[in-house]
Amino acid sequence: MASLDDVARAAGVSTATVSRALSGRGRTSEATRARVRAAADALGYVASASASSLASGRAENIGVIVPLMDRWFFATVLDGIASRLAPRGYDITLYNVAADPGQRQRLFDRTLRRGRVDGVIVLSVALTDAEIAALDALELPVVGLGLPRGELGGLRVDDTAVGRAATEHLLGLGHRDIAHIGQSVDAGGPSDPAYDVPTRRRRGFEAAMADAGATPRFVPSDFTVEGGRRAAVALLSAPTRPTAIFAASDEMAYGALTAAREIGLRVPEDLSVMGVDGHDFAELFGLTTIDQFPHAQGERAGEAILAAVAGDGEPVDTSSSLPFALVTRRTTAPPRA
Amino acid sequence: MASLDDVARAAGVSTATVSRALSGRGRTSEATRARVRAAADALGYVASASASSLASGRAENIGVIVPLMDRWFFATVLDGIASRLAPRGYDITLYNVAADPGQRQRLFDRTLRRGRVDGVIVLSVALTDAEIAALDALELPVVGLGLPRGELGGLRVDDTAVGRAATEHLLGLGHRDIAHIGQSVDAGGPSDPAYDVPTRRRRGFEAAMADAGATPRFVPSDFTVEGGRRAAVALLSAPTRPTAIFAASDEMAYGALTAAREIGLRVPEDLSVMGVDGHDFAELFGLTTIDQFPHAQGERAGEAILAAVAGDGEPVDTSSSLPFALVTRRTTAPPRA
DNA sequence: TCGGCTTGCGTAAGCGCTTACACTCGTCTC
DNA sequence: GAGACGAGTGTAAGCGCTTACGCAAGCCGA
Repeated sequence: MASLDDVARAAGVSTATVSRALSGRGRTSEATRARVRAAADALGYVASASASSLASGRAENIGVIVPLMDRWFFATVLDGIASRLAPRGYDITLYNVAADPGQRQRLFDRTLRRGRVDGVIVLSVALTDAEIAALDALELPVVGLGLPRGELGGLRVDDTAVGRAATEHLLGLGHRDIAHIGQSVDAGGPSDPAYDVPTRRRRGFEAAMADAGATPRFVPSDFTVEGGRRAAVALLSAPTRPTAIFAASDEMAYGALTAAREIGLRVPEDLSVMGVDGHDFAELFGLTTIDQFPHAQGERAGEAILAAVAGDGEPVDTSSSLPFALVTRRTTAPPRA
Repeated sequence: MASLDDVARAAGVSTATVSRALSGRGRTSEATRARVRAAADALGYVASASASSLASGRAENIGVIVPLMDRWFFATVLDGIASRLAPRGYDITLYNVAADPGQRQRLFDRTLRRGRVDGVIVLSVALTDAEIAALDALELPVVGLGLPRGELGGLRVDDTAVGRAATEHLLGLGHRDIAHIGQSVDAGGPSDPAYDVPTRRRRGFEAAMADAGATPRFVPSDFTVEGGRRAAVALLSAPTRPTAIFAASDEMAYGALTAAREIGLRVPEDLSVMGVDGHDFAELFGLTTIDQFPHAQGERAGEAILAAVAGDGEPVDTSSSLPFALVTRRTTAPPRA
């Protein structure tokens, strides 16, 4: 492995000049820069990350804290983040918030403090007070995305508006008896209802229903296909069943579609179903949904953390909400007369 | 941030002893170790990753090269890897093989050579000769998983056996006219048919059909739901349609199920469908599949790279194949008489 | 013509660890 | 009782970069 000294010798300059020429920090003449680059290329020189990081304090690496790595939504967001970070030379190291509390504590108390990252992106994790304090103590830029508490700020969709938009779509079709499948408040973790995504979707639903003078129905469920199926089965087996179901995620909506098929209801003739997310399969299943552009969310988060890391200490702009859009497909229609 | 010196001073020993006491390398008396630990805890000391890595040459970090981060299969494997690495204190940095050739080259020529990782796991990427050479030149342990070429070795399922098992399940039910939806050989990238996963599945299919004296049908498609749907539509619209479809992935099988529904065929009465993977939704849809336990694959890959990194240069055992299992559900049944 | 600026580069002091080597003691062994 | 040995610790030399500071040279305006 060629070192800085090798390059310096080959180019006939000092190591300081090589460092400056290659990194672009400080001044070097055009001619020197070219000579150094040529020498570096000839030797196949690549700077050691640890040496560079030790000397400069910059790691060129962003930590991403995710719950549940194997969920489509997070994987997609991650892809969006990577698409912004990689071209800028930043690596991504992935921290999975483990179920095991010991490992979880270790992440915040040790791993993150090793100085390996220049900034942290936190995805949808319900952090405890202690964890938020630990993150603060890092004195690193932090960008949250869809966090269920307000402390860290961060990017977010106007989830209440999402819930309202979905509900108004169904109301606009003429539905009055609409059920919402979502996550119950305080379901695990120290969430704040004012920020928690499922709670806000539900609030939007309830507000829209109230405005329309309709009575909201709600069934709690976890954010999985199977959870959505079970919740929908419960709803659809009841004596009076709703004419429409608004599920808080596309995956839950798939479960509802499955439940409808099992019970023998036709969608959308007998039942309208819609979800939220913009999941890969939604188009195929013809699912009406609120797309929240998770890939773009990841891109935004990536840009935000880069700005914060490069930045002059200016906090990340978290004021404007992330976009969403109603995508009308085949699973929603007016109720039967 | 407390440094080694601070701890040494607090514990009344030299920095060397602190380093030894905390890392467990070299000898220290029980009493000293306790004293050092106490001092370190009191100061909230955590060793700097870059300093430690620079001095020792160990990064405690594994690079994972993935194509298509947002595919369920890879996300699940990644989760499996993380579940093994995190408890051992290893971080994971994620390298997405970008579509852009410039960035792709940069990954192998620069990023990976910065000395940030102790080992590399490569997931299902069709590497070029140059990339394989670059990986070799790193002189780091490499563990492949499902690689479409033989050069790097690595873990793999006996995909031919998978194809055979799936086909024999359908043959055993009495099907003779079975179509396979898979990826055509050489579909993008320098793959070797002898190692390429889709090709091997197809070979297993053809071999089983030949053994049964049946005529195989094959339709190429990419590994997506939509691709599977299109391929199935083509098959099912033909004058004589197969009685069973064996799709090379669960996602393609979902597409086939959708196609059947669109065309008005009942599954499994009019058409049997099966896939491969063990996808999250398979159980819900009642899809018969060959589960290949992707999470466990990730765990194996994680263990293998840890062994290789810790190891005495012994190559990773790649001889035994990874397990798979037929999971019979509701989408396969005997053909109608 | 001269002081002051800018530009380009070298010198050298770290950054915060790890570890080879040396040293001091007890403990054994014969 | 002397020599050998191992256990526990300290000393100090790096690991391979970055960058503050200093210096020389060229340039400018007054």
